[in-house]
Amino acid sequence: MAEDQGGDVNQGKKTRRRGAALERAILQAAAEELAEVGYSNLTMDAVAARAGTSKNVIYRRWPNRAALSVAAYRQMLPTDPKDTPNAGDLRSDALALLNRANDRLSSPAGKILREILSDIQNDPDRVREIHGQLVNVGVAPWLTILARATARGEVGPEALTPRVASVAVDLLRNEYVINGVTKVPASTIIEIVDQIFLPLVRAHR
Amino acid sequence: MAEDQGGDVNQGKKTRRRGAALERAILQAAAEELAEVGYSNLTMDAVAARAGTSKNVIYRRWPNRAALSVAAYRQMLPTDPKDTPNAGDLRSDALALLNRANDRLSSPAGKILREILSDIQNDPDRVREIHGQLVNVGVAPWLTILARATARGEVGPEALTPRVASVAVDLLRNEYVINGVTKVPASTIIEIVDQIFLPLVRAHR
DNA sequence: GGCAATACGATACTGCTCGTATCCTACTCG
DNA sequence: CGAGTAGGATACGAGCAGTATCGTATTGCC
Repeated sequence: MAEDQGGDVNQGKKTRRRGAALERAILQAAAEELAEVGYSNLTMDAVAARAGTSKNVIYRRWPNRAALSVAAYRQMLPTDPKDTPNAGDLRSDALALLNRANDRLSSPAGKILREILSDIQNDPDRVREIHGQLVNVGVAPWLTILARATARGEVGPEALTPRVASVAVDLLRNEYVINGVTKVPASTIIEIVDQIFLPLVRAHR
Repeated sequence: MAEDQGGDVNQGKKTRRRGAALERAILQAAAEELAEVGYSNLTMDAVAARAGTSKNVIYRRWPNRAALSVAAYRQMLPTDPKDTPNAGDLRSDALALLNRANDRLSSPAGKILREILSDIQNDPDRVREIHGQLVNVGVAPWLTILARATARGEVGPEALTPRVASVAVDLLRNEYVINGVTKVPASTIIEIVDQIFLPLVRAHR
């Protein structure tokens, strides 16, 4: 068994890594640093040291700290699909989805994402990179539960737009932007669903 | 030949400022720096130089760059009340308010605000300081136009909650968080009003 | 199998900026 | 009018991004 996983530190360093293997080792190291100290405290020196390489090699692959962090963050995502809730009524499904989003956003990974997002506002390339990858994915399950609700006659088909579908998550995200780091309380989740989401989709009928 | 050794052309400070006057001068200098180079490029050295003082004096009043910037930002706000639009129908008023918010958010001041907000997420004191001052103020006019619409019978009184009132601005703010710096296009404004805000408030009836 | 090109890794260095320390001096207040 | 306080100039330590150099392991080509 060769230690082709860049995982643990190769104390002996028999061989000098290159190409893809090295790249994986760097991303792994960067992801670990992100998890341990967060984006704002992540330093290129630390990543290089942890990966057992030098900053030079990193800068040959990513133009700056932000780009490396974005790439590393994408590595550390769960990627398990997590089936869409289907309780039989729209309110339960919406609450489940929104609570799930809240868990994601308040998790360490969520904190990291928000740190990165805020630091790259003036780097359109990076923003687009994260946008398509991370933000949009959340809309699909909402469209699914709305489609089921439509089939049940709970709401009209006019509610099946991305804007309507994403409204709850958008408002939740806004809570984090406005209030800072703390986790959004359950009461706010319920408020968003009962005062905004449900009245809105039922209006489209 | 420079006669500026020691004493220059005698616009030299006759008197050494102190207390409130000095504080105002520093905030003024900081506000100018914010306007010229933005928050992320604002340096304490530059502020001190522009104010004709030294960093020492600044740090005696504010604990760090973020706190100074927040204080300076509050100085540079317009504070002109800007009367609430009253066109006679809710849609026009909502569009007017939302366009106004869009102008504010896309202005240099808006960019600065977003830069600051993103940099102080781990500084709860600072977040609260900005929150109460800047974020909440936007809700009042929305409650006003909703109240007028209620009086006209356009919507029911259940729509008169802060959450409903702020939903359009919240969604707009979210656009900036997600999409980065560019100004949100008019089509998005209309979408928010016609797909979200109006159906929502009419549902409360 | 040998050799040149290339990528790695170590180290050092520049440049920038925050925040602090020192020391002198102008001004205020008793 | 003298002591204490606050302002101002300057220097400094520390941390970190990003760049430059240089020797060397590795690889791919012949």
